[in-house]
Amino acid sequence: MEKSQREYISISKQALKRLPYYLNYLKKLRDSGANKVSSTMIAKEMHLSDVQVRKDLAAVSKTGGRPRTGFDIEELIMCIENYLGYNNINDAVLVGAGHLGRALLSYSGFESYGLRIVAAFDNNKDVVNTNICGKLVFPMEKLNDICRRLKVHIGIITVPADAAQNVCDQLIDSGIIAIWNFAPVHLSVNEEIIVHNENIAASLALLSNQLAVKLNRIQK
Amino acid sequence: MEKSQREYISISKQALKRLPYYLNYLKKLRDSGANKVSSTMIAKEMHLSDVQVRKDLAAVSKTGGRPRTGFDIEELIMCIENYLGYNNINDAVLVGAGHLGRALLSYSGFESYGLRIVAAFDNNKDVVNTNICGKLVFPMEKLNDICRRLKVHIGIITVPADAAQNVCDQLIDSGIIAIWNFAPVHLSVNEEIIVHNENIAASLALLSNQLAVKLNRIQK
DNA sequence: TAGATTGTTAATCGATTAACAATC
DNA sequence: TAGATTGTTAATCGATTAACAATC
Repeated sequence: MEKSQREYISISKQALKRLPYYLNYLKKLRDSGANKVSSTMIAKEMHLSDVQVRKDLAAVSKTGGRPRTGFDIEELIMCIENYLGYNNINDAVLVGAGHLGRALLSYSGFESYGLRIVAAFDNNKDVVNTNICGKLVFPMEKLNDICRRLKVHIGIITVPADAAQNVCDQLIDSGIIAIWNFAPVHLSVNEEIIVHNENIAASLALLSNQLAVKLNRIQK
Repeated sequence: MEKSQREYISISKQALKRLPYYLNYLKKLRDSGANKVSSTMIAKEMHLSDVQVRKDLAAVSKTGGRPRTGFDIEELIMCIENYLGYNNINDAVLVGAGHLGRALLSYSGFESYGLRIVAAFDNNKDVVNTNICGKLVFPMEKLNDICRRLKVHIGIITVPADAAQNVCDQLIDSGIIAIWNFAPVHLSVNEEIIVHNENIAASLALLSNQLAVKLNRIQK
């Protein structure tokens, strides 16, 4: 296959999730002065198999690696950032300025991941019109108007579970096509809408289950 | 297989992640007055296949379902909560009282998921000895002493990426055996330590990749 | 050259789905 | 009884790993 066609290699969801970890490690290597890296080296650092790393990198690297020398760190960083869309920033709105919402609003790291939260919304009058880290909180009534005017595509939901579906519907009405849902509910949406669930309860489920298994084993 | 041996059916990680969503839906049904639910019904609500739901439920339900009538909602809720360990609360400490750390400290929902954050730690003098939602922030020097005295098993890491490995090592030194890591780095740990990564960058990677694919398709 | 490393094809593993018998 | 629903076994699908040729 032509090098220039590399970009069409499909990548698994699992692999996509590994990319930010690779990126982090590669940047650390670069900052320590290194130029080249092998898939074996990355694999060892992250406790993965070298073949897996090579396959993942094959999907994102334009130039590929070279036998004996490995991959160019700088090139890999650029390719991964590019692949993940960190270079072209997407605008997003956030609905629900509670604790979690505020944490996300005040998190300054998103821009480097290609996400800029341009406005927040809430229906609590005590929060509306306040300013959280430079981002204004608007009343829900303005959602549609602002989303359409700013051509925002991503909506972040940080409202309680029972309000999430309603907020979701409003976001879609306002032209949002990708939703990052932090409420612990399944959202019913039309097929063409992208929903990504960030469920702390689900993660915790895994952790506490593993812990329970471990503690049980120890007792036996 | 004997009903009483049901509890030994193994469950996939994926299934474990679905359980909290089932739970949420089941509680909603219960609150609306329902008694019984079929796997088809749950599947339709959550856009899954009915067989998958049945298989997941088979792993957690003690009594199982009954043909024609389905599953008892109350029993399922109890079994899932039990399976996920929501009933016996685990104590945890949190290290890193920045924005994200504060959000987690002030999140009141954890107790119902079986997690109680008993103390927070930070090395920033401006935060040390302050009180966040009833939880005291201690200096890092006290980590070992407090973890050992309270017999805490879970550590939550919400420090910047470059400090995470160091904090992780300190936690393990203090007797922690399960780590919930919110820093976007791979942590190197001994085999017997459980690490669960919560990487916002990784999630965002998936979302923005899907969005990019979608926007590209639309343009074509 | 020798050997470390890449990239690819085939084999394996795990999770989901299809098919169907059992049951109320 | 008829048919909706469960639970299980076999088939499929997707992701990881093993094996190995190609290359610098």
